[in-house]
Amino acid sequence: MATVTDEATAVMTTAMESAAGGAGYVLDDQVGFLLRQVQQRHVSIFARHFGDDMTPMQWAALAKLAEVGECSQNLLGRHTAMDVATIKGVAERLAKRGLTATRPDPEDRRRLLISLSAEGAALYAELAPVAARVSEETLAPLSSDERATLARLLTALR
Amino acid sequence: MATVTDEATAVMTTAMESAAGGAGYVLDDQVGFLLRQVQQRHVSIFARHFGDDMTPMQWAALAKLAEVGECSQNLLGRHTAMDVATIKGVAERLAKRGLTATRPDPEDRRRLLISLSAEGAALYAELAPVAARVSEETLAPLSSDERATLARLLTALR
DNA sequence: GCGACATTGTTGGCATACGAACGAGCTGCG
DNA sequence: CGCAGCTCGTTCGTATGCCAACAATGTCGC
Repeated sequence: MATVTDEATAVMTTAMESAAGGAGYVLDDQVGFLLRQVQQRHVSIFARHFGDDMTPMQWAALAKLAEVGECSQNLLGRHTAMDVATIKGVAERLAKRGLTATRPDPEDRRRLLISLSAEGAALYAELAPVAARVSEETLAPLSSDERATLARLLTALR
Repeated sequence: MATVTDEATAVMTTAMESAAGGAGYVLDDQVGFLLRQVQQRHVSIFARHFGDDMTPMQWAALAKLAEVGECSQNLLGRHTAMDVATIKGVAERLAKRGLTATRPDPEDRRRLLISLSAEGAALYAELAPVAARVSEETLAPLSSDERATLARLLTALR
């Protein structure tokens, strides 16, 4: 990097940048841009291991259902950090494939209860190790310490 | 947290988990899930500062054009980590708003050259400080050291 | 110079994502 | 009890995000 008081070109560049209001704004250094790229790589690793029949969103819903058991569509959405409109589509596609069963909540007629079917539970058991490998491969470039640090920092930004 | 050799319950849980093949798979601890949540928070901060008229993707394209000057649609896509199909839609919407100008490349008739219009350049200059604030607010929970560490780790996973 | 191969842009299709608006049901407070 | 206000699910519209297939164009090797 050039010091501010370097030579003509450097000074001019600096002047132009502050005049443009852009100062040091470089897209590639922004957190949002980095996050998106890491996310892209992760999704691509996921797709390679899971194939086209299971998306990250569908897997998240399946895994959360296995974790918490039967729950309302809305709550499942909150558990998996999905919008109400998004969880609806995901739940629909899982149900269409027979991986989940739905029934109205007898206690609250607004609610739609969702649970894993036998096929869904079996598929979860089968794919959980694959999911673990996806996380592992995503984090492969990092040491054990670095992985822990990353988890801590990301959790703080959640 | 309980040690592996704790008491009956802990041992049983461990046994059940490995029997189910799920071992310690907890959705909330997976990198992919954390990344998605951080990304969500970032996009939400972005939207609050930029309003509905500018999306993160459109901003990325605008900022990259300001950085590198006129370039082909394809190259712009690579610069901004967007699929060919995605950059097409983004470029289309920017052009419709008069923020960019397009012309065929006289050297290569396959290429479509894209550049910032005067309005686009003005808007970039106006919004660059806002974008900086978005990054700042996203990283607000972290110290200066932590931010640098995060950038390093994310770059390694890119 | 010509044919195999690569690059660029376009299109169609599917799956997120999310805001907004809506109808139906629940709950608490006066 | 009654109703204001909340929650739950649905739908619509827009914007990603990516794959696969395709046509037009370039390039490189022989």
